Amino acid sequence: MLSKKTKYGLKALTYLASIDSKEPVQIAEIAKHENISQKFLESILLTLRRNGFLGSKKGKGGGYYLIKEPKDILMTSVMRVLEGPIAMVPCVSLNFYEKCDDCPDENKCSVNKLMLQVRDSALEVYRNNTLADLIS
Amino acid sequence: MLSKKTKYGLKALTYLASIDSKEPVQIAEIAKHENISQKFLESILLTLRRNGFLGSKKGKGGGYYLIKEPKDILMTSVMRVLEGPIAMVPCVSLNFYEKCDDCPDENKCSVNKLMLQVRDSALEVYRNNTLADLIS
DNA sequence: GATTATCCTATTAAATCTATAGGAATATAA
DNA sequence: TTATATTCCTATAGATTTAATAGGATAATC
Repeated sequence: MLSKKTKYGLKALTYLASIDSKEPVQIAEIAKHENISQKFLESILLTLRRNGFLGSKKGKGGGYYLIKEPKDILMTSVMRVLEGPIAMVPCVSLNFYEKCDDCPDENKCSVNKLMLQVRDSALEVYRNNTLADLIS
Repeated sequence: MLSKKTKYGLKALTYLASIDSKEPVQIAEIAKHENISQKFLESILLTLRRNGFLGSKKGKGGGYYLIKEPKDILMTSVMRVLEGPIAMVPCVSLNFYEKCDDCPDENKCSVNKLMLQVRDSALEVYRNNTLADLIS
């Protein structure tokens, strides 16, 4: 299940990309347009800023804006920041690898075998989609 | 993140398939071999039985056994029973579709657009894997 | 200096997942 | 027919994660 954090974060990014303005957009405006709790969205935009996706400006006329071009924002990086590892189990994760303590041999593990394929197929999708591709 | 329920369920199914015996296998044996809490596994095997994957026998010499051939057990159905919908959002789910109440138009929704691709790619993996394929 | 907006941490509330408890039902075998 | 072994079943406790809120600090504008 996709978390609301990720869902809202994606929607906010998409909104900013679709507006295509150099002026900062206020949290309130995004929240209203996308039907998101403003306070919740605030914390999401904060992590997007801290991770290099957004810039911000305080005070009157302030708000958030995209730092990069939508076509340069890959879904792999967005998903990793918002949702966490793309792999469904740590033992097949590229960026967050961890050994299962209950599993004696990964190479013989059916879960590992299956989830490796699922990870690769998801990665392919995320690598083939930039923020620009999601705007219709 | 894959739930432990799914992980353990998959491991149990794999174990039964690899043993390839007509005799029922006891919960305790599976739990021990796969390092799973026996009581937790018990409830998982129960749902696998109720969903037509396993048969069972009570009393001495009892236990669980596969009802179908491993090559006839598709991961799509296993995943749906253990993990739930394959789609990450209900609005792209084939078997558990639900409209998002916050989204005015699915066709213009970036989340929908992305998750549709993710669902399809995951489905392809699950459709291409039977229980037999996961045994090495 | 007043106002507007982001910044930041902490906390609560809700939901979900993991695991356990404890006995009922049933099959086998002595 | 009694003892034993095993699954069956429901309820619930405990742990973790997610979602949302609160409330003030900081900074920019007018």
